[in-house]
Amino acid sequence: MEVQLQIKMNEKLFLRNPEQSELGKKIILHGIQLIHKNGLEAFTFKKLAEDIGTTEAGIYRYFENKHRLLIYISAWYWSWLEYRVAVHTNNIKDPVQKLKKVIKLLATAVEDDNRTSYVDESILHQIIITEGSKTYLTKKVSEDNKDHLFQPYKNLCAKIGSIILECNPKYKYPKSLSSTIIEMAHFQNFFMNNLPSLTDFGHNKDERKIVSFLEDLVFSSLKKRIVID
Amino acid sequence: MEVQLQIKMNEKLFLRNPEQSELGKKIILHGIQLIHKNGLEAFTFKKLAEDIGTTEAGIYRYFENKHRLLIYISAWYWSWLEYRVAVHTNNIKDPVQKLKKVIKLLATAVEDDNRTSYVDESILHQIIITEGSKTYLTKKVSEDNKDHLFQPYKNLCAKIGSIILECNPKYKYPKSLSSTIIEMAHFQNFFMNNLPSLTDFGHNKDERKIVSFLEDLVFSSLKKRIVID
DNA sequence: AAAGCGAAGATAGTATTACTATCATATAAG
DNA sequence: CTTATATGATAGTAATACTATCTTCGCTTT
Repeated sequence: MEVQLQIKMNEKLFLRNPEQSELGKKIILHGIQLIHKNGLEAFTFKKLAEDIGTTEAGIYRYFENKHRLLIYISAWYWSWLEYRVAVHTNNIKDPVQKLKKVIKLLATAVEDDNRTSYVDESILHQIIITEGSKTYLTKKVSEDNKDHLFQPYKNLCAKIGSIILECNPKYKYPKSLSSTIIEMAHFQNFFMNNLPSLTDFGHNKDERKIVSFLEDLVFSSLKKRIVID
Repeated sequence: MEVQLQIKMNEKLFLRNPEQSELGKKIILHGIQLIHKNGLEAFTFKKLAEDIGTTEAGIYRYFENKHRLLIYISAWYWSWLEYRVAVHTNNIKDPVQKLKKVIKLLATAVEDDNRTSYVDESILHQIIITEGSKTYLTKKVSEDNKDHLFQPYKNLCAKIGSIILECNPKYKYPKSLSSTIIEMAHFQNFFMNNLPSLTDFGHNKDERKIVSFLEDLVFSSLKKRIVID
C-alpha cells in the first residue's frame, strides 16, 4: 500500500500552489537541494530554473521571491515536525516521556520520509538549521506574521508549551522554554559542526549529546526541587 | 577628563582600518544607523556612500563587502560586551552574583557609551539582535572562523562558561549553556517584540522578564539539588 | 471537431546590486 | 620639495531580481 502525506499550506505562501503541478513539485525538490548546496545567499531563481530545465519566469509564477520560497519550505518543515510530534507522542501518557520524545525529534537528524515524494526531509533539516531563522529575522517580520506565514512554527511552539505545562503546571515560562528548545536544538547542532568551541560536544559530533544537554536544561527547570546549595 | 575607549580589532576584518580615519569612522557610524533603519537585506554600500557623502569605491577601500562590515560591527559588539562583563564582575566575588550580572548585561538594552564617539551602542544592540546570527549562518563560516573573525563571540562564550563552572564545577555543559544564554537573551527579545506568542512576556515588553526567565533557566541547571518529583 | 482556457516555454528588457578599474587631486610625511 | 597615501570622480561590467509579452501545448467545454 502506498500512503501519501500531504500538508495543507497557507495560500499566502505562494502565488500558485506548487503541490498541484509537476513543475511546482520540481521547484520544491530542486529548490531544497540547491539552497542546501549553495546556501541561501548564493541561491538564485536563475540557477534553480537552469537546474530544473525551466525558465526564471516560470519560477516567479509560483513564488514572489526566494525569501518566500524559504518561508514556504520552512513552514512545511514545521508543519511536518508538528505532525511527527503528534504521531510519536499520542500513545505516550507520561508528559515527561512525551517531552523527551519531542526533544529527540527536534535535535536528531531525520531520514527522508518516502511518503513525501518531492521533499527530502534530511536535507530540509539541514537547511532549517542554517537558514531557518532568516525567515523571520527581517524588517518584514510583522507584515509576514500578519499573513500567518509563521503559523506552523507558532503552533509547534504552543504544542510543546502545553506538554511543558503538563510536566509542571506551575512553570512560568512554557512558551519561552519551548522556543528555546526549538532554537537550541538547531543552534547547538550548527555550533557543534561549525563553531565547536561554543559547545561541549567537541569533535565527535554526536547529536545524542545535544539531546542530553537539552534534557538536562529542560528538566532541571521543570522539576520541583529542594535546593541544597 | 575625557576618556576614550578603543577596542583592538582583528586585521582580517577590514581592508583598511576604519578607526584610523574620519571616513572610516563615518562608515561605522552611518553603517550602523543604516543597517538598523533598512535591515541588512536592503542595506547597500551605495546607499551608505550617499548617506556619508562619499562614493561606493570609498567604502570598498575599507570593507570587502557588507557581510564583512556586519562581521566587523558584530565583533566590535562582542568585544565591547566582554569588556563590560569584565568591568562589572571584577569586584564581585560570588559567582552566582557574577552570572546574574552577566545575564542582565546580555538581556538589557544598553545606553550609548559616550567614550566611543563613532559607535551608538543602543542601536548596535538592536542590530545584533536581528542581524547578529547572520554573521555565521553562512556557507563561509568555517573559512571566516579560520580567520578568527568570531573570536570575540567565542571569548565571551568562554568567559561566561568559566563563570558557570565557578558556580558549579561539576556542571557538564558550560559552553553550551553559555551560548544558549547569549543567543536566547537576543532571540527572546526579538520574539517578545515581533512574534510575542513564542514567549511568555506578552505585550508589556519588559526586558526584566527575559532576565527572570534566563535566571530561572540557568540556576535551575546549575544548582545542586534533591529532586522530589 | 472547434473553440477557449490556463500552464508553461521562449525571449527580451529594466533597474539595481556588487563589485573593479582608472585617473586626478589634496594633503601629510620624509 | 618630493613622494607616498587617502580620497574623490567617473566609468564600466557581470550578475541579480525582477516584469512583460508572445507563443504553444494540452485539456475542457460545447
